Amino acid sequence: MEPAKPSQELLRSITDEHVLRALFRHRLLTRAELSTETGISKPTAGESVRRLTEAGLVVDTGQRTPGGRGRGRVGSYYALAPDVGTALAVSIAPEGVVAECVDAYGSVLARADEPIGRPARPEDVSAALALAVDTVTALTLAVDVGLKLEARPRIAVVSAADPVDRHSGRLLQLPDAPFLLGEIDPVTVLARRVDGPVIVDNDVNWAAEAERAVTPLDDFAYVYLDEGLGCAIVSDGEVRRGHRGLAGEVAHLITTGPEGRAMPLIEVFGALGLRRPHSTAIDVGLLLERRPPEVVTAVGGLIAALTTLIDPELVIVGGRWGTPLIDDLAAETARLARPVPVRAAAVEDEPSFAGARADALFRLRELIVGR
Amino acid sequence: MEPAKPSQELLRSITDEHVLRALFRHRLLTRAELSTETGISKPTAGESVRRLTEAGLVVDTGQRTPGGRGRGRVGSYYALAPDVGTALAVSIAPEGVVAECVDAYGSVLARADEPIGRPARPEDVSAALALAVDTVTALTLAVDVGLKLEARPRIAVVSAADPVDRHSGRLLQLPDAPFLLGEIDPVTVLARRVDGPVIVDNDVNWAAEAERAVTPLDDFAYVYLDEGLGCAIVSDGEVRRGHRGLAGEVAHLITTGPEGRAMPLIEVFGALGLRRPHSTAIDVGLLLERRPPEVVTAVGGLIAALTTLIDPELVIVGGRWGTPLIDDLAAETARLARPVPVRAAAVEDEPSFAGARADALFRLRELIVGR
DNA sequence: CCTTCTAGGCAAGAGCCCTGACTAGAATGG
DNA sequence: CCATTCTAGTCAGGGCTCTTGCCTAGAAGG
Repeated sequence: MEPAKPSQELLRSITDEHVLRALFRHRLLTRAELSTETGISKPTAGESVRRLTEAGLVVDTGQRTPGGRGRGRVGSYYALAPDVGTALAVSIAPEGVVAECVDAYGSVLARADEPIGRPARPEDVSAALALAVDTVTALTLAVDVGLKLEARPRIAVVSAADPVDRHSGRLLQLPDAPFLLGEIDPVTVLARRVDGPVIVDNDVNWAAEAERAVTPLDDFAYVYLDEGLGCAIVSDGEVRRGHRGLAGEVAHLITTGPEGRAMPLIEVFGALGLRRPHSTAIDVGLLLERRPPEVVTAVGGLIAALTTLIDPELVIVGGRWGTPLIDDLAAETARLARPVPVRAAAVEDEPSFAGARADALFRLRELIVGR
Repeated sequence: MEPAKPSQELLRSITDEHVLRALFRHRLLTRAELSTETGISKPTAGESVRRLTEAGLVVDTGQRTPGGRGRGRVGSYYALAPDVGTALAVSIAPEGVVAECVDAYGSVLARADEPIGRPARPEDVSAALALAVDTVTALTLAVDVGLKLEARPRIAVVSAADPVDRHSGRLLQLPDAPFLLGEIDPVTVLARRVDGPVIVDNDVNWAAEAERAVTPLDDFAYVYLDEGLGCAIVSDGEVRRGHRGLAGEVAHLITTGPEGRAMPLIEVFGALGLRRPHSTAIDVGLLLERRPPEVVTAVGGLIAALTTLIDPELVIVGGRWGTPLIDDLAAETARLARPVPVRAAAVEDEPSFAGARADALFRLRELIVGR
């Protein structure tokens, strides 16, 4: 809205940004290729490379254009300097912690999987988190023995399978809702291990982010039905998290329960005996065995509420029991006063981790271009 | 995200935009004042004025700095050219149509009120709309007898007291929901009367827009309780309208009805005999007379759904029966599993019209600066 | 060995913005 | 009444950035 001050320096920074983004995409480019790729003239692109090299963001790799590719003069390939840094993507789930380190090109440099025993105690989760991150950081250093000045990632993006407070990054227990990991605080665990911001959000929000990358829709909802209940809202092309980051924490939504009684969604599972003993989690195995129609009706109430309140173009369903019940849910929503298309999630492979990884990459690049 | 191509022309356009925006704010400025106001150097500001005058966007008003204000040389006051155009703001409600014409400074040039008889038939509404717009356009011409080349406004923003399809701008009847104006099509009525885009949206969304201008919150919900039921959602600082523009059309939301039965919100009013005979509207007078606790419970269910799905920092309540019941609603929401503050609307004077007018002004300015 | 072709550099030129000095012109004040 | 003071606006100079067009270096092809 408010445009920046007009100045020559603004032009220069835009040029440099174009050059850096072209290198994000193509990894290795000559000055001539940079010029055609960005649409900037050759002398200007060359000058930008000189500036960026001086600033330490870009290096001459020493590689030359291979003879095979034409007759002309050989060109020098430039690339991002190794010390532009890396980003960390982390997933924390009851099964375990996964951490990956990605570079500014989007390549995964290293990965660490750290299982957690059942039941997951909060201190076990925090320990696994610390261990996974330390492991992946060490592996990254081993992969790249170059003169990396700073071993720590410049940013971390964390996906957690529980409600997350948007401002503190802490995991929150909501009354009576499933709470799988406990009151852990990823920001504190990672502060010493990351040289920059630590972003934490709910796994369902990240899964929706991953879905958004492959779905051209601006407005959809992502309903996640697993041990926990969750939902993410994409509106006007962005995941909307709400004030505290608790948008889509739907355990308490009033819906139609057994015998037409109004009750919170989570209590439907209690009334049907589908919650795991001594736990707030839903018993997925039992639910899939019985497939009670009351559950479909109750989720239909959730989808109806989504339709009336946020008007999605599509409802995407994921999770270990959501996907198998997709046809029942589609039939149920077709009967609603305002029907809405329902479809299974397109991203099946670690969806929330994929979303967190994509965001980590995006944020790392923003840091590098200096926004 | 994607920055523009770096070019000298970009700088120039940014300079011109700064100059125009300074004139939006201050109406009458000398070149020297423009320089200090925008932070741009005197020669550059002067050059921009020269360009904009040439382009016909800015004129030398002929007025000179008054002698009283200092000793120095007199300066020339510049202003926007009269033919930068005007914007139209329109409100369509069962009581009648209101239209105002505003200029780029935000001054109201003319206003027309056109009542509609009860019950409002769609053709009466369309006729009143046309008449109000024609009246306000004629009045605008009468106010400013200068050489205005184009009498028609460059943009119209319409508030309608019914659900609006986001893409077509048509009013939509949702099953069983209150429908006050009928299937009218403001875009078609205004197309010949406006020399540019016609934006139509629900009145509650515009009221939320007005509230957003005076409330510093990024995430809130606006619940409107009147003859119709509506709600608007502000998330990350913007009103979110959903795919078809039907976000917040809550008549069918499942809530707790009489005797704890799950039922759509609108049916609660039917069950309690609070709907007007031969109409889909709620009988506000009767409701305020009886103040049944079941209504408070039912709206509590709506607020609970808002809290779980979009996590607002605050719920703002407006409308002819929402405001009087604010204390009951606050007490009800305090008992929820996730309590949320509730407050009456701050903008009381024609809130939806104020929001539409502000948006009309904003869009007119964007047209002028050429975005 | 000459031709062909491409990466990169150089030179010239145009445009935009800035600083600092200058001019025009009105009010102030002795 | 005239010198002083003060301000709006312009001018000159300079620094940058971007672009086009031309030139050079250097490798492959024939």
